Amino acid sequence: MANTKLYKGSLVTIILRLLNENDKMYGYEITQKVRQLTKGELKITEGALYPALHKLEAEGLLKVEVQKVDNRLRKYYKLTEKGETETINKLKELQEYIKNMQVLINPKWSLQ
Amino acid sequence: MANTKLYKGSLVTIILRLLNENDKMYGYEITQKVRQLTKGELKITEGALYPALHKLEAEGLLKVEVQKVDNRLRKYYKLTEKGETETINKLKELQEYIKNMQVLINPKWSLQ
DNA sequence: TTTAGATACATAAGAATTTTATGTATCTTT
DNA sequence: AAAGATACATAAAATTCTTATGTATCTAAA
Repeated sequence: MANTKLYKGSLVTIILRLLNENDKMYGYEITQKVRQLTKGELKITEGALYPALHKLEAEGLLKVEVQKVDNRLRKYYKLTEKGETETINKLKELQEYIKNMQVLINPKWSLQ
Repeated sequence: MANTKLYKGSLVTIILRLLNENDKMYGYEITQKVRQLTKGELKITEGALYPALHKLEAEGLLKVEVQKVDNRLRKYYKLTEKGETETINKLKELQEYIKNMQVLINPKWSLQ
C-alpha cells in the first residue's frame, strides 16, 4: 500500500490533524482519506497505521468507540483533550520543520 | 547535538542539496552550516551524519578528497554525476512531500 | 600551563518508525 | 464462485536516527 515513502514522525501528525478536522474516523477511513487528499501520491500502510493508533490511544491522545456497521467492526477514534493539545504542538513542529527545510534547500534565499 | 528531531529521509536530502550548492564540504562544516542556516533550530548529530556520508559514498553519489589542514584531517565530499541526478530527484520528492503534507494539514483548502 | 572548548573524524548500542508480509473475516460485484 | 473492497490485526525486517563514547589536534582562557 506504499508509494512515496513517509518521512519519520509525520504519520502521527497526519492522524492527529485528520481527527482534529473530522471529529471521529476509523482506521480504514484514514487510509482512504489520505489517498484521496493526495490524489494517490501518499499511501498509509496498515502496518504503520494500526500500531500508531494503538500507541496514541495508550498515550491517552485518542479514545476509541467500537461500532458494528453491516456486520463488520469499526473502531472510531476521537481526540482526547490531551490529543487536541498535542495536535497543536505537532502542527507547529511540522510547520517549523518545513520552514527549516526550505531554508536548507534554498540557502541563497536565506542570505537575502 | 540534537534539538528538533529530524524527519526520516530528510538528512540525505539536506546533505545532497548543500553539496549541490557549495561544491565541496566536509562533515563538520555541514553540521555548522545547518546550525547557522536554521539559526540553531536544527542540529545534525555526528552519529547520523558520518554514517550517512559513508553510505552515500558507497552508493557512488559522493566522492571524497582528504586534506590536512592545521595538522588535522578533513574529508571533503563532492557530488558525483550520479549524485547530481539524485539530488534533483530528492529535491523533487521533498517538494512533493511538503505539498502533500500541506494538503493533509489543511484539508479544507484542498476542497476549494 | 593546564584545562576547557572548538574542530574533526569515527563507531556501536539502542530506540523509534516504517515497510513488507501475512492473517482473519465480511460484504459486494463480476 | 471468485475477486476485490472493506476492516481489523500482528510480526519480522529494514531504515534511520539519537545517545553515548572514543581518538586526536588546535586555541583560548584561567
